[in-house]
Amino acid sequence: MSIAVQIQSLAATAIAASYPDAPAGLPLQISRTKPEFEGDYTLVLFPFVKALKSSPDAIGQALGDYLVDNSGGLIDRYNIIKGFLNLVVADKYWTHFLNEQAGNPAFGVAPSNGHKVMVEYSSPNTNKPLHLGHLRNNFLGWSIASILQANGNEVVKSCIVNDRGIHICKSMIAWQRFGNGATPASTGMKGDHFVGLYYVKFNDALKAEVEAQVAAGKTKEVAEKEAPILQEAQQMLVDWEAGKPDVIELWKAMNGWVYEGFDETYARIGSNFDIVYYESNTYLLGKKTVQEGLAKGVFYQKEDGSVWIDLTGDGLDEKLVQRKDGTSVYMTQDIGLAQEKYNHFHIDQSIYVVGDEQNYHFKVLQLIAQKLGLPNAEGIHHLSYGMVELPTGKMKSREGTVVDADDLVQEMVTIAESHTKELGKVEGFTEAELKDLYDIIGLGALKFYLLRVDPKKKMIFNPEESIDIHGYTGPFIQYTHARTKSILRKDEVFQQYVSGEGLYGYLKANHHKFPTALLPLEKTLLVNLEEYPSIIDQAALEYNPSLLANYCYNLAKTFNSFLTQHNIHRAESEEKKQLRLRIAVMTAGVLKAGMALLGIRVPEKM
RNA sequence: GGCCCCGUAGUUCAAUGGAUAGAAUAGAAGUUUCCUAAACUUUAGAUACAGGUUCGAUUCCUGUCGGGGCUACCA
Repeated sequence: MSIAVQIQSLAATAIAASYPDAPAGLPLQISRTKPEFEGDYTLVLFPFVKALKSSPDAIGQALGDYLVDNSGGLIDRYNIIKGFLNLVVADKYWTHFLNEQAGNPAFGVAPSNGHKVMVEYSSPNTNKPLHLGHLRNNFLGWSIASILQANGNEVVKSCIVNDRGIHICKSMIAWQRFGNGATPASTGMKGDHFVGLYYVKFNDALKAEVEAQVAAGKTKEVAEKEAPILQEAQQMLVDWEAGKPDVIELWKAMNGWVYEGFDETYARIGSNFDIVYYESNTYLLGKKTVQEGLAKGVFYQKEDGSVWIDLTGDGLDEKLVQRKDGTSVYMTQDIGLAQEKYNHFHIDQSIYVVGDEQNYHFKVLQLIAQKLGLPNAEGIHHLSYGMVELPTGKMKSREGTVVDADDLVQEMVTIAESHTKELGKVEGFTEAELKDLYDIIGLGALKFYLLRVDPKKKMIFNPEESIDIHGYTGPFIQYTHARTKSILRKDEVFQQYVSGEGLYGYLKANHHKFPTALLPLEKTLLVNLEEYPSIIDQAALEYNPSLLANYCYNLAKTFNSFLTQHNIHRAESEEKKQLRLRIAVMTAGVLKAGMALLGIRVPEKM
């Protein structure tokens, strides 16, 4: 149990003991004490004033005295300033914590809670390569899955590939018209980029046709609907759903190219899935469910044959679930997928990592699931994240401002390489180790930059800032870790365990007594380290990796300050040396584990 | 038009209704005979506006102004 939780329950006991008439359920606000005051944790007294009919000072005095006398030595002393009760936790609590947890590779990992959660993320279309927005999605999804797992959930990572639909038909039509039999192999292009090229060609051709028809006297609206190339694509979608062999064959070939490209990108950025769903499979279950819903009266059919749901009673609109030509839409397949996920895994919760422009879609999806009585309707949760914008505004494919994922990753790694070479600290690295280090730093910088912001909020991607290695960045934390490890390698005992193997056992068997009072920065580091499990807990509760990013940064920053003020190997006493070595072990361990939950590796040297 | 979200230092981000609104970066000034200076220290700088609720409001409510999203037989 964390010290914060212990203090909370002690405070409740203190109130009950000191004020027998106190009403139940008073809010107990326990927070870290601000650095300018003496104390570790603070209880806010204002909420008690009315209920206890006493002054903040008097209440604080009563509670403080009680806690010092009845906490089994946990609370050493207290002070009251302007309605805040600042509690000083006894040093022995922190040193005991250090003795128990230093080197524990599982520190912060919660035991199983029996919950099964699916996290769906990435969810690409197969008509174009991944871009910056997909990177935020992938990093978020992967990180949330890891955090939920660390917090005791059984997690299934899933991906829905939108491999069918009008968009892929557009690329197919364009390839038929303009491709002349070209393939990724014949052109030397990565498959997803190759197919994306034809999607662009389609839109160019469509635009040209619309302009021609407008010049011929049609209105823009009519011209857009009647453009031959668009009608060809629509017909192809109908043919696809009818299973026309040559269409299916082309579709398989082009998707195959895209998957080869995606696999390469996923391997590069460290994304992976336990199960991949394909819309081409799930849409059938969706269509079947639409028919069932029609029979149940949840949906209704218009004269033209299209199928709808009326959500005006829920404050929303009417929503199409199947086109008049019988083909399915995005919603159709999502209805099927929701069931399929449940049938496969019997999950308690189903999280969708999808951009906030689809808030409406998921509101509708959940309502439909509820009205259909689907088993997992209440477990559906849309993890809605904000768009990534550039300093110049939104990314627009028409204006060519879309930042390609592969290009960006490569650029980050290249910059990591040149920085590293400039600093010249990598003597003795092999070629392979160097290459790995550039990946660790380049990807670490990118992931940290995209994960350090609250997912709910839209964010600006500034290319110049993203490659920064100073301040609130991934490389700063990686550097702190490497530096810490370097110190540990220089101790004759600790260097035996520098790989982590056996260290925990050694430290548990060699508890130290630390009779001398802790210095302020020693204490601050221990308080920070002790907080780590509760940060994971909170990040899981809020589905928010940025809390961990922030935490790791603060820990690294505090440790760096500590290192400039206090020497470890030349500490003032053997006791202090041992204390600090253990703090260093824990700091390195928590930084490594915390960053791992963000999908970021930390190097041993850099 | 309807529904939803957002306005915090020059810039990018923090702040369960709580103490003097924190960081980073850009700016200014410093720190290397000493465990990695990819570091550290000092300095200056912000809650869009107007009301309201509260012991206390960046946070909750109302209005104004500004920005964004959704409102497709696209996904």
